[in-house]
Amino acid sequence: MSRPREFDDQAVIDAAMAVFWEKGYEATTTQDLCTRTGLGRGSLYNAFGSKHRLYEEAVRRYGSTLAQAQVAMLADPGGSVRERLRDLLLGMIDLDLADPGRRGCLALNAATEPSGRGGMVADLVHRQFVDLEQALCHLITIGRATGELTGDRPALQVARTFQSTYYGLRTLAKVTDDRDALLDVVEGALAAL
Amino acid sequence: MSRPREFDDQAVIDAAMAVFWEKGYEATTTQDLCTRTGLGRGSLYNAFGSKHRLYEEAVRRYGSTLAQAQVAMLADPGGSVRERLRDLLLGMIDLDLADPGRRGCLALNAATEPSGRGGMVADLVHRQFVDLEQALCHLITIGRATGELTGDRPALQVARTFQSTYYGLRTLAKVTDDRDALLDVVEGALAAL
DNA sequence: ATTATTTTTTACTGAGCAGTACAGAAAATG
DNA sequence: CATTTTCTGTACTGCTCAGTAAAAAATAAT
Repeated sequence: MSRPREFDDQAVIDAAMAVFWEKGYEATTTQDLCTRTGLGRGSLYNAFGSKHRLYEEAVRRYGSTLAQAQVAMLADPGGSVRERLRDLLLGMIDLDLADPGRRGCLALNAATEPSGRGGMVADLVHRQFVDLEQALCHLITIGRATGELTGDRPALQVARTFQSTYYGLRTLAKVTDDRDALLDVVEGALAAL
Repeated sequence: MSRPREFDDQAVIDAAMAVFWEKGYEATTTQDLCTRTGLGRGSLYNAFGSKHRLYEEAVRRYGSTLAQAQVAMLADPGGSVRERLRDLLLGMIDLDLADPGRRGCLALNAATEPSGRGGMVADLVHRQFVDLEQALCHLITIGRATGELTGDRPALQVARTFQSTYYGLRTLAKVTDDRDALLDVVEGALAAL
């Protein structure tokens, strides 16, 4: 007895995610969201309730698509552990430097913006951080099992350090064009394994 | 032939810096700035021209006070190089976890917020990043000269990696309370020297 | 077809925004 | 003490904001 939606919720969230990624939460207006999703104000509010709830959905979706793809790429046994980690970092440098908007990583942006401090957004971001940490830790454990990696420090500690370096790399890429400086970080991160 | 200001520019910028640090650029209103600086709108605009120009001043001031103090602390020959670097990281963990507002580092916030992508703010932040990089590089060079550090990788590369890890650490501290996880990053960063 | 239910569209709301205009107050110069 | 110049406070501008109200349209079940 109900009328079906004319739009695909997921596609709308994707569009909203793109806007929040470009402009951040505060600078994004509900008009931006209507324009980019193609929905009227009524439909948007009927479906998602508020700008902030839609933001939460966007952050969640980022985690279940792009962030998850990254984790999956790490898990894919396509090469040596070192190669996989290097590819991760080099790929992000290419992506970040090629993006004129310097959007960076939405999860990092969300963690840093005041709107993401505390509350649901912080939880969602934290979960994505833990996911990456675990994927890295697992990968390092694999590398040690095969004998490729030889360090004797706790694998989790190494993973966390690598993760931290990676996040710093993406932050640096926001304000510099110096590819060599970023490549130094890659070399350093790999040397620490 | 002119009437002198009733306020101290520097104190006003300090107050503005505090607001921007808490709320970020977008979420800060001109009313917030008037309230916290104690100035009327007229005085504020007469002295600084616009919200964004005042933001630039705030970021600049952050660099010349807090960030500079950090660099100075690194340069102060108060202990071994490792100790100084460890103190830097541990001090930041304490600071970040003790702050209920989780403001983190204003320069990192400014680099991440869309308002800081490109333009004067990005330049100011970039300069602060380079200052820290140089200070770290110098410190590592010192450590090697005294024989305390033994690595053979380029000092600048090691410095950049450490810096990146440090920035990642501060980002992680925005969304986690897990001190042990952050301490793992410290250990990993020091082990990479 | 009629009815019930939901979505969509449109227009609207009150509040808050960044920035401005201007009158009056306060100092420095002569 | 008068003049000039700058600063300060207040009131105001036009605009945009997030969110809402309600009518119109579309579907599904009866």
